[in-house]
Amino acid sequence: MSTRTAISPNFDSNLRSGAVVPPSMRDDFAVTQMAIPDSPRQAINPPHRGTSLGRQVAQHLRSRIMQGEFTPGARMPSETQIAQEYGVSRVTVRTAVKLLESQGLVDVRHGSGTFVCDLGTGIKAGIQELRSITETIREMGFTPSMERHKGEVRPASAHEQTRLDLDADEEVLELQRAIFADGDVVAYSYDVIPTSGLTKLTIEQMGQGSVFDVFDTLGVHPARAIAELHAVSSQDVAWGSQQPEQGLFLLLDQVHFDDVGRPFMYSKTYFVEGRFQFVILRTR
Amino acid sequence: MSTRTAISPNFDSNLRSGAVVPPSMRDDFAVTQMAIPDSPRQAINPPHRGTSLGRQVAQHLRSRIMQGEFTPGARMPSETQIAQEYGVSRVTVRTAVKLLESQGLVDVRHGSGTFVCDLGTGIKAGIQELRSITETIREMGFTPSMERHKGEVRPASAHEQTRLDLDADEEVLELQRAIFADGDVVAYSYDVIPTSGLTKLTIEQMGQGSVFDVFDTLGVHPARAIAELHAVSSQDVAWGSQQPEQGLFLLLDQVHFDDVGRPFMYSKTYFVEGRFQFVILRTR
DNA sequence: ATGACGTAAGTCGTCCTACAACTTGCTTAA
DNA sequence: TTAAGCAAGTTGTAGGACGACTTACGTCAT
Repeated sequence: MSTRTAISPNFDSNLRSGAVVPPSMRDDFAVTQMAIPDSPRQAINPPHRGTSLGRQVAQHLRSRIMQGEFTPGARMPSETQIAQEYGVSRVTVRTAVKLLESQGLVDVRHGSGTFVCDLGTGIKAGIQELRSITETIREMGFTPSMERHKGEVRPASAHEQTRLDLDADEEVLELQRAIFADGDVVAYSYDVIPTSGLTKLTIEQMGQGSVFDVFDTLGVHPARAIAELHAVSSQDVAWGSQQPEQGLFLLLDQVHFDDVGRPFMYSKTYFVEGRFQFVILRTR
Repeated sequence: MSTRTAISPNFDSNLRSGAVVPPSMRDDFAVTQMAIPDSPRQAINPPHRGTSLGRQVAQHLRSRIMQGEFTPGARMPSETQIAQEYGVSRVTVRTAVKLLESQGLVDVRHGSGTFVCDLGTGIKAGIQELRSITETIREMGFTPSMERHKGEVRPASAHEQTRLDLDADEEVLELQRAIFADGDVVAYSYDVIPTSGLTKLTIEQMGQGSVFDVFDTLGVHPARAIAELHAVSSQDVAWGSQQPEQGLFLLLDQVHFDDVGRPFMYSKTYFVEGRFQFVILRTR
């Protein structure tokens, strides 16, 4: 009935930044300024922040690491080589590599080289990277699904007002959903979204698929989230037939911010203990 | 009896990187190459990794932010200004700023400037930053203390062998300690340390104060830790008079690596739910 | 007076070149 | 055999330049 293997880390948001970089993946390719033509600027949906060359190179190097081209412990090509390979300056490669370093993927050693970190098998990325839960589930080789339990518009509570920086009389949409991986419940999600800026249609769309897809069409791009962690033991958070007996959850209590620093969602996600492998990379 | 306020995030290790940077804190000072004289290279205790100019500037900027010189939302001086101010190149300032960005402290906007992130009051740093628990407690204005419950040398379990990359017959030192803030228990800690490379003296020293201080004298400098999070409900982890009734903990199950990528400690830290504010910054 | 538009200044992103600091392996000399 | 030292390769920092983006301000037509 239930998959024993705990599925792994990171989630929450769908920022597929357009995949500007990888045309052919490996085998001489070049990223140039040209690779980012000044795309038609839609007024509503402007290009994301974070699509700089450096980030693109970082993302591509990252995928190469993930796919095993660079194995843990191995030394990566020198910055100069990478620069040539991608057709960018060493400065750009530097920012990319430093970004990967800050994410704990590589280890940069002065005078020696850049090495792929060996973080044990299966551990590829941490919770601190902003990615969608469902996407993470899919990445782990499971099939994600979702069940909407409730969705209603109501006044915001005092706590939500402060967290979301709302006025006194503003209303919010509350979604209650269960998240599945291969048919097994892995989390129960309570999302709270201010209705200002939402149409009746978008409200309806939320809760069907990924809320982040809807936000994307609205030009809201998640950039940061601040999350609080708690251990919770309760019989009141779960519902449905698969309600876990123990009632033990890892609560991720988080506020999401977009790329101009505005909070746009407040969510409490209760992960069923043992079903989801939470990983945090801690670096200095 | 017990302090109601939850104390906050991040911990684990004592890397006071020599405090090379701040001679006078503010008021025209300069970091130059000279600021890092080629110090007497002790064979046993070489200079840490991570003392590059960029990191120093980052650390100093960080402290300036912490101390409120740059308030949340405010724009920081331009990279050029900071470069002049510190007497370093813009390249160096750039690496510093990007580092702070990756830590979620600032937001760098192309063409606009660098802004201090507003992460709500009291939230200063996240769990993903490698710092000592006791240091974090002290930083929050509490007085940390520690109580050693047990300390014994025993063979490593199979699980520990794989986690710590040990040979079959190696022994480990297991420490059981309770960590207090202002006299209240906030966590129970189970640390496992391979005895290879430890003397009888150092084994004795461990468990008195900070284990990281001992590691420091041994030339072992923590650089990275990979942590797994779990919610735990059990009556078997706590001891002593302050044993919490509920038995609800947030377990941080982590392996520590030094700056050459070798695991040197495996620790399970059970945080009493509600006493310690766990914060995770999630960025893209 | 008002709004749209264009301009200019300021800031971050990228490039180039050069050199310093550090690691590593190999050579050389004692 | 051992230790010292050299040489090549790699990351760290410097300085100057320009491109891309944002913002504010002033101009101009309405």
